Amino acid sequence: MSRPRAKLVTNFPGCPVEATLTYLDGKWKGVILFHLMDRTLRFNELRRHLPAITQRMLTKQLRELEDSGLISRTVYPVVPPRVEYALTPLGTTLKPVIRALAAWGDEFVFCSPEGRELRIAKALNAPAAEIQA
Amino acid sequence: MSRPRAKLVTNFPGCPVEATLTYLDGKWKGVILFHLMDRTLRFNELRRHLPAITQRMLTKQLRELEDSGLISRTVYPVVPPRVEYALTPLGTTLKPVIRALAAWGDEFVFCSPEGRELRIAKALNAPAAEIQA
DNA sequence: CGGAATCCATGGAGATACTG
DNA sequence: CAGTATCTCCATGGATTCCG
Repeated sequence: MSRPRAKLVTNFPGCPVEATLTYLDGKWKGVILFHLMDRTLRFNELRRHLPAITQRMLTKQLRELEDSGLISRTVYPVVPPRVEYALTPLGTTLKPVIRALAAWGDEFVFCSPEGRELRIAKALNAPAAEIQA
Repeated sequence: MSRPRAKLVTNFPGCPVEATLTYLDGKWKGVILFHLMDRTLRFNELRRHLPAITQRMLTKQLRELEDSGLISRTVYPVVPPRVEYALTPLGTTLKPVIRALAAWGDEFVFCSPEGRELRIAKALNAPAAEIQA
């Protein structure tokens, strides 16, 4: 009797871009996968990487990623409990995608120092000609 | 008196992956950008590419992409109206990201023929060893 | 043709409390 | 430590109508 498997539904059958984004749905999953690219992480380690997420949401996102087959969940029968999350082989195939996302954010987006507002990097508000090249 | 500019807010300051995903927020924007990669498209041309989207949502997503500086909106003062959407120079910098998303979806996801349910391609449900390589 | 305006239902997500 | 279980609320997005 396992948990019912979540169904992922697309609005645009046949669109590979949307298919991928459906698996990264929400804004949390991408970040979770990003941190799992480096190494296996425990539940509370992930929480520390995602300061704003609630326990409930983290659990939910992890379950969905697990259902999708992108991450694995390993429970060690010890006290206190120890649960580790890691990329599955399928999950590792996403690395180039995650890296592409990270690279673009790194290059073009910055965050107002004190706040959380995102802005396009100054360099790209320059006249089009400079960028077109 | 221009429309107020939408503020993009992040939950994880300093995370480039989430920054990028914030700009692709929702599942529609990625698809819109994907289609604009090839060529400029008019409003109703985009609708035809996105059969499931409502007029209201398409307008909203296009406005947000415009606010982000990723696409441009050109109104031709003719009757009947003609409005064209295209990638800006900044938008074109997203092409590698969109291509990475499309490539992964192409390789690993398929859609049940009649429905809209997404599944991982059979090949990847195979034993890990086969994929790890 | 390409929207804007309005109304409304749904569920995504926060806060809080409890547990093996 | 790593989760459930409720309750609640508000934003997201659908349907419909009207407009330059």
